[in-house]
Amino acid sequence: MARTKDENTEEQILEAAKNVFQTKGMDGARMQEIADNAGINKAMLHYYYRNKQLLFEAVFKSAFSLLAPQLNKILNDDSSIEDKIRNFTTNYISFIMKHPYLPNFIIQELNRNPDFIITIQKNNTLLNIEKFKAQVDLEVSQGNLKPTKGDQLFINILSLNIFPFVAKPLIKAFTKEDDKGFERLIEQRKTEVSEFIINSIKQH
Amino acid sequence: MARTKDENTEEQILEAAKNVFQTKGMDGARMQEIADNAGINKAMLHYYYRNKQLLFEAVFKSAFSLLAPQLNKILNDDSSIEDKIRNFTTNYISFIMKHPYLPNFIIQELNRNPDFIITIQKNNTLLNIEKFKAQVDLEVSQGNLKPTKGDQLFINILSLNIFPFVAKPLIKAFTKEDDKGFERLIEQRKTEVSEFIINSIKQH
DNA sequence: ATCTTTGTTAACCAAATGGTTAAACTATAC
DNA sequence: GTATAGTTTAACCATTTGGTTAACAAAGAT
Repeated sequence: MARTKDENTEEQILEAAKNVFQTKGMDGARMQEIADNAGINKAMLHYYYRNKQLLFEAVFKSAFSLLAPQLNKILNDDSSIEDKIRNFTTNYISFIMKHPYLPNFIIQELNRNPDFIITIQKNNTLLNIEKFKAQVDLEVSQGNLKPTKGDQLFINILSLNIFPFVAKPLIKAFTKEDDKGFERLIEQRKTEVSEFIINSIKQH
Repeated sequence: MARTKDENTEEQILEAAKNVFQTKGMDGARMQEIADNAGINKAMLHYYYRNKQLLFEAVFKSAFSLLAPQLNKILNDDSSIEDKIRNFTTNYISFIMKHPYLPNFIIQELNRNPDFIITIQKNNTLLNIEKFKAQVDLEVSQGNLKPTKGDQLFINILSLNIFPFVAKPLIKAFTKEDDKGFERLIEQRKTEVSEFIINSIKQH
């Protein structure tokens, strides 16, 4: 085997592909740019991943499997709904601040090819909302929460946490903030969002 | 002048371009497909719009100027914050149900080229949030609302209203709904979202 | 009638792009 | 050392794609 300096061309390719695909999308990405970015010959991309589609799928799956555990945190642990919302909000926002292209990439490509998520869902059941819904129903019946549907509550949680990252250019425009100011807004949301949600659903 | 049957080739092109660009994005769209879609020769696209970039910008601006008035509704009328939220939520959701590709298209392309919104903002000041913020401050000081920042509240309103459309494939997956079920969920949100927001911020 | 302007088309072109190939190189097995 | 199997590269290829051109058609203007 010929393994010169870096020991793992395959991972270098995946890393470069991740950068290019996540910023430019499937259609905007160029195989040559990925090769340059990885510092290797373009033919290597095909040697390791056959073609653009398969390389893209490798990147997409790796991105999705990085995000899914974060979502499952809120769905499947045993703390109260209230604690879950607090934990999820701070953790998720911190997580995305480290991977800023992730939400937009996934959403964009899921819209481009909606069948993709069907395959993923079939293989691993990456998102199971049943337990969360049951817990909401229980806490509603116990009088801890106002009448609330689990589906809609989860949509609200996702919306409030994810959307600001996806709509960053729009938000920067109307708040007239620069990148630093935007980050400050997001930082505030780590606590504000959970209070906003809890205020709304808590029975008092 | 040569005007045969339809009287307005230019608008046919724009309509076809809208369909193709909004579903496939700038990079995924093909000039030939737009031409076919409009039922005309590809050269006509260049005759009327010079090149792909300019045709795209025409579509983008027309899409944005369709959306902006909807946003300004909430920002600049004289009703109470509470009424504004209710009106905005029902109106906005109804509006997007008629233009389902709009939010995703705008967000996707704004992320691809963030400078775009700077140009738009400079030309027309499409989004002015100042009045809304002042009104929030006032109602907070009057004791109608809990301590709330206008910026963050507006981000929350946008998030809860727009995100579900943008993340449709994801939401369909974890709620296990088909298109019909998804529409039912959205329909519920016309009232649920505003109650959710108002519950959270109203002083009581 | 014919000249001019505007609109429309088919054919064409150069560049970009995903993908292939055949040869060369490297490390290990024998 | 030499065979062998995996790795890497430069050059190449076919197709796609945005864009151009030159000829043609239709409708006023004169």
